[in-house]
Amino acid sequence: MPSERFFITTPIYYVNDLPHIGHAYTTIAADVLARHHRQRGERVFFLTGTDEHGQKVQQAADRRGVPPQRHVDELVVRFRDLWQQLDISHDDFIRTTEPRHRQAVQRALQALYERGEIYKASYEGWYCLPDERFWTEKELVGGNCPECGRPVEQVSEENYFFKMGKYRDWLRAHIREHPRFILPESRRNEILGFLGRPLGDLCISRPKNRLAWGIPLPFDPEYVTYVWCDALVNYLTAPGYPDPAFTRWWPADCHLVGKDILTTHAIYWSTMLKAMELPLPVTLFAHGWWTVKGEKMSKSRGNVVDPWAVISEVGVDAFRYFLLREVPFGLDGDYSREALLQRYHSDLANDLGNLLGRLLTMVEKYQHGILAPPGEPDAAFDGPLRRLAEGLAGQARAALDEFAFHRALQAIWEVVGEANRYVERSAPWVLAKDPAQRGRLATVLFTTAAALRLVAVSLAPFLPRTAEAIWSQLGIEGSPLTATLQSAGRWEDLRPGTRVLPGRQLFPRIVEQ
RNA sequence: GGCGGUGUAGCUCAGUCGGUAGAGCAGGUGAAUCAUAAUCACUGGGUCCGGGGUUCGAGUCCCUGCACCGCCA
Repeated sequence: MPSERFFITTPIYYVNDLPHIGHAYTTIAADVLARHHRQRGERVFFLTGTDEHGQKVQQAADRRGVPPQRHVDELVVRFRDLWQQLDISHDDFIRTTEPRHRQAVQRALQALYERGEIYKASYEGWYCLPDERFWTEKELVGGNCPECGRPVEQVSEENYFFKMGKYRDWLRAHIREHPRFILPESRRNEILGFLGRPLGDLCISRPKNRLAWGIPLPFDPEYVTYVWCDALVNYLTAPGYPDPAFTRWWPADCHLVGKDILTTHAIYWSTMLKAMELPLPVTLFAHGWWTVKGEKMSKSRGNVVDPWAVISEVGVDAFRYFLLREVPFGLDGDYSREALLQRYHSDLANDLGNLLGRLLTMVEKYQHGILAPPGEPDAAFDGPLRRLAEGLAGQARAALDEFAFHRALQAIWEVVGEANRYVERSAPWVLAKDPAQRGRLATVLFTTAAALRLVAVSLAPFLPRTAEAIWSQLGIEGSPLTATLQSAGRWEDLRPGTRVLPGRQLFPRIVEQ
């Protein structure tokens, strides 16, 4: 029985960060899956948002001399704007400073407290202020923070702890019994390896006098909630927790995360849910990172890719295409303008754009712009393209069920390639010279258009604007963005007699000045 | 240091149960002219990282060395 609903999330992004290619990557991937599942006719809930508490936000606000809330209110706009620019179709955008979230976090913590899952203890360790975390003596590198290299200070304080450690064996068993719980498999093995050693409890509080910008613990107002406990709960808040109706969506079908925060999700989040007696998400997928010309992206290198700049040069769809086509999801990828332009020209402009262009021109020239009814198809000649196009949706679906975005796109381009070969073999420009071949010409052009229509359907979750342009230029009514596979996924759904409307050419070549 | 992974054509990578290697892109030649000089056809003799072993036969299994990567310490 296929699931009738699909709940997918991105992480909530730290609002203090400038949105970059990494944020865009996760969010675009989630968007494609959300759109794809809508196409299947499922009820979809696609959630993204921002993480707005913590020391860095407080410090940044202090430096600017503005209240933290005002600070984050201003910063969140950048994310909202980028998602709009990237045609992200999220159903909800959650901010951890919203009242609904504060309420959810407090209810969750209260529930854990009442169950005896939280205790208070004295904690002593070396604290790194910028990273907001404790280190043990052994972990320090030259007396400094092993993560950022900055000096640490010794701190001793009372804090609240979640009894995470006792869930270790249960969690290992859960991961072993659910092969799709953590993907890709290599990451699953890493987590199992991590769980091979003892698991400690989790400090879930920070004294208010040290960090005020957070959600107060419901059972002790002198403390605020540790940022991770705060952030992870967003996945419950958005569907409505603590209102029991949140189970309309929970458990999530998929949490997409970067590989850097997999452990947090796989271990902190899973054990928290278990302690609350809530079901676990179906899949945690950890994707890879983007380097830039082989180097890690960083502010100091000055090589951070600005998504807005990329969009303004090549357009939204080309950016979305590149990110998901260039690298298998889960592996690291390398970004460069050269690689982007290569994909842009060879795949988008030459293969796809040109295919639509040549078809439209031929319909204009040979059929006065009105797609004529096809003649009797020649099974041997016209059949292969049709069969390939009709199998496309299934191929794409199978690939996306495995988060193999690149394979789904490959399958789409196999149809595009076959269509180009088909046109070449059919040579409509020759048929057009012979009045006796009108029927045959009509069949060829119709067959090509029908294949292209189905290409647009499967392409819609990836490149919404392009899919829509293909449909409208072919003169097809409706939109591939709102159509379902059931309503528009058949070959016969293309009606002859449509007036083609050549518009702006898809993916014009980018010529260097 | 421990555990795991990777190393295949110029580049990026596929190679299922072992039978003497494939795709895309780039490059070369040609055809065609509907098209965004786009498309299509033809063109790939690469120690499948090195060394040993098992086998009638290994990129594909085992051991070992090297290089790179990930997680942990």
